[in-house]
Amino acid sequence: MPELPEVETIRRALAPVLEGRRLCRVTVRRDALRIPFPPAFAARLEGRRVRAVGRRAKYLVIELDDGAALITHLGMSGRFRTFAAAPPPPGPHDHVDLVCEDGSTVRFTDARRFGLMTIAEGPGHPLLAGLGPEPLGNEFSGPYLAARLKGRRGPVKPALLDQSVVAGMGNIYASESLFRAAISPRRKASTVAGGRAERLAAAIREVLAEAIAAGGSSLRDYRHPDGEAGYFQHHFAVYGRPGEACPGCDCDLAGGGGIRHIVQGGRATFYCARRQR
DNA sequence: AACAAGACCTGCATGC
DNA sequence: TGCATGCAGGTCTTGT
Repeated sequence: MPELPEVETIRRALAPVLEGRRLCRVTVRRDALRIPFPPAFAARLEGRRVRAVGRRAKYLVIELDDGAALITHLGMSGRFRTFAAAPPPPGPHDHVDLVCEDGSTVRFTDARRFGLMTIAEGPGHPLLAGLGPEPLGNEFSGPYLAARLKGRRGPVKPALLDQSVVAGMGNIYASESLFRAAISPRRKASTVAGGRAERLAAAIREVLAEAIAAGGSSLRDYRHPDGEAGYFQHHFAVYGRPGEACPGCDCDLAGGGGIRHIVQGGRATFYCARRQR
């Protein structure tokens, strides 16, 4: 489900609920999600105060007052919801409740269980170790991107999904960013250099920033923790729009153009073959 | 090193 | 209606 903009939106919603609050009760209803919960997971958290709610790539990093951190990933279908008072009875996919001292609850739900929750005892954790720079941070640039794509023999779009190249990039925003940069997803990654790499880096920044401003994209599961939907899906240029006219050049399928759907690395890619080269 | 394919799970849409 | 199939916002492991 969630790519960087969705996770960032969730982070912003959870911060005011959790920051400065003490976790007085943690309920875990599963042995494992994608990975097992660490031993004494709930006891390790109970009594701790939340210092800050951060994000790294698609991970939420909930920093605790003793220097440890609760690390969570939403996988494909993970969701957080907040309740000001007692939450409703848990459903089959409601795996974790974090209850704060003021009675508010943060509930983690994940039907597919591709998400995870674990604890980092200090700064640095293996899950976060291999991540590339944040695309909205200062390290990310055209030259950086060109350097990382150099030596890649495959197409550029699957390369963008490599979290060591662009931390937080996901399947939707990879297609959308390439459309904005007018670069074909099939172009060999190593040929994205110079001005092309500059264009792509700028497009990635723009698309992600706009998606965050829109509160992310709500397709299936994704909702803000308060239940509201994001609305960036209405601004998709190509994702999920096969057969439609390309919004960039207004070409259509009858004229040999329009938005195409292909599969790369087992994942759907959408693009306009006329505009994107 | 880089890449493809399979694995992990459930829910939903589609087609027969 | 029931059932099979395929697909979904992600990542990790295995094998080439």
